[in-house]
Amino acid sequence: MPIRITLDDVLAAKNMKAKQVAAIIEVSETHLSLFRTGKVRGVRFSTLAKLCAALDCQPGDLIAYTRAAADL
Amino acid sequence: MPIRITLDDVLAAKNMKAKQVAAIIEVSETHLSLFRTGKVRGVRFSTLAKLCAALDCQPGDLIAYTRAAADL
DNA sequence: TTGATACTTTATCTAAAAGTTAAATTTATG
DNA sequence: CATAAATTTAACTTTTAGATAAAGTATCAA
Repeated sequence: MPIRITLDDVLAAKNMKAKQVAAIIEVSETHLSLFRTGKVRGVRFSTLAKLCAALDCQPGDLIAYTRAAADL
Repeated sequence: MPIRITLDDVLAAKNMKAKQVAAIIEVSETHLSLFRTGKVRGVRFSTLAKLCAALDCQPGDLIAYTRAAADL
């Protein structure tokens, strides 16, 4: 799938644990885990905004697009 | 709301009409209009991917986060 | 003024999925 | 080993993306 979640990179860079972030933004650890590992098919902007706020980053830092080989 | 849709900037830069893009990615003009003008509360990654593919851009080019004044 | 093109808006509807809770499991890591 | 962090599955509720339809606004050129 061409959309990759790069949240883990930001967590690593900021030295934060997923658990912390889940607590801060008030999203279940379960869901954050699913999100982080690319197992959800979309986001609500409210959630995205909370992530950006908590991690002081932009949506582009969390979500990347990679052209599928077929589309090159 | 802290998430802003900046798709229009990309359209302008690429000299594309919303209508064209809607046709290319097979999303209704109605929905694309709602999306462009910030009237939806989320996106499916499948849609985001199609937009990125059609416009040859990254999610970060389409969605921006602005810290709310209260959060500064 | 008329007609074509682009875009918006409102409303109704359905299918999809975000996000929850709970509970068990699996990694780390000290 | 022990324990904290992360993952996975499953059952469930609630939200809403995105579709369709239909009427409306704006612009521009003939």
